[in-house]
Amino acid sequence: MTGGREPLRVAFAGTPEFAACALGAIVEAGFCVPVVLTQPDRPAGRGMKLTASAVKQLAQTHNLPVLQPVSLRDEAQRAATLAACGDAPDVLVVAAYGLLLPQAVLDWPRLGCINIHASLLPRWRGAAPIHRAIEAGDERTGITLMQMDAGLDTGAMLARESLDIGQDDTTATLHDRLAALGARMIVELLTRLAHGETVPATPQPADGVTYAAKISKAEALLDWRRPARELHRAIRAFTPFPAALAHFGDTPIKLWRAQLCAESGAPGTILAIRKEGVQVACGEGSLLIQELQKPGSRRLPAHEFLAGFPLTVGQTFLLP
RNA sequence: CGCGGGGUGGAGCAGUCUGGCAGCUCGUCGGGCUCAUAACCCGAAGGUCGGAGGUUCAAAUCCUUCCCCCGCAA
Repeated sequence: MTGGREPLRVAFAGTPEFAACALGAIVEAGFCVPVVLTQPDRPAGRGMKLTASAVKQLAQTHNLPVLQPVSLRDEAQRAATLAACGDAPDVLVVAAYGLLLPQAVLDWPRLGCINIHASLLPRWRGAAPIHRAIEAGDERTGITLMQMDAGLDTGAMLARESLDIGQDDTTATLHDRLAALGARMIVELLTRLAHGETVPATPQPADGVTYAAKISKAEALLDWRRPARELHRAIRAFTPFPAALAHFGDTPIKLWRAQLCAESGAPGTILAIRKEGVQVACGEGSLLIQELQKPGSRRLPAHEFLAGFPLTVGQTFLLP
């Protein structure tokens, strides 16, 4: 960006908040963003109104051109999309875009495509790396920047930084920290590229590969026969989506926050009611449920929840 | 017009269908008791029942309309 050199042209592809965070940092850092790709508007929210993605909304506030192809595998759409972009950018940054990029797109920018992935690759390739890291009880996770290739999150690594996963981290809190980390890292990498630096790419290790499958709603239903520590991780992994679920009689109840306790009993049984929460027996140990939500209502601290939904010691949550 | 729940003292809720003294759990304040795991007992304060209009002897409740909130769904 000095000496008459053109500023680095950084195209961007991404959809949710995680990606918008990175785009925001890239724009903030002063890079030229000739085009932003994001998923088409989808019905969302109350009333199922068509809603623009977080990335699109941010792009619009910065008056960046936005393209929303339904697919890039489709020859005609791909051609049309690339044509609409004009000159090829120097690099395409991809973050949680949600569309597979065919080789023609990977080869399109001079410096190829760089992906921001929320795990320490090759662990947790795929769709839900943050959820899966918490659910599995990982003590660390992080961000990997990689040079994209045709595989699913198999590209050579350009940068990698890790974060500790705290005992109280949820997918929500970890997501925010990872998004911030990814934003910082991509700006650092782009800055080096802008200075003409060649950044070495390290192939991913062959060992330690795992895949982070999408979270299904069925997984959210807790089985009280499992050890408390596993359920505790599940509750944190499923916050804020889709939220851990338990049934009390006919009533589905979402569990938002819990603490591990030592006492045990018949799985699903309420062992104690305390000011801080409802203690429920699990396979091993028990959980003190601190925040709950019944249908049609909001999530409430245990003592407020109990004022309108009395529970007593000895009652049980259903086993699936 | 995607489906659904809701607005009642500071918090969470019941009451609305079938109109008839505004109630429950909690919190707060005062007093008592006591070392029992949501401590307990007694007492008190605190509400134009989201707004407007209508029906009625009488409306939280029925009718009309407006405002606001939330869940599902992604």
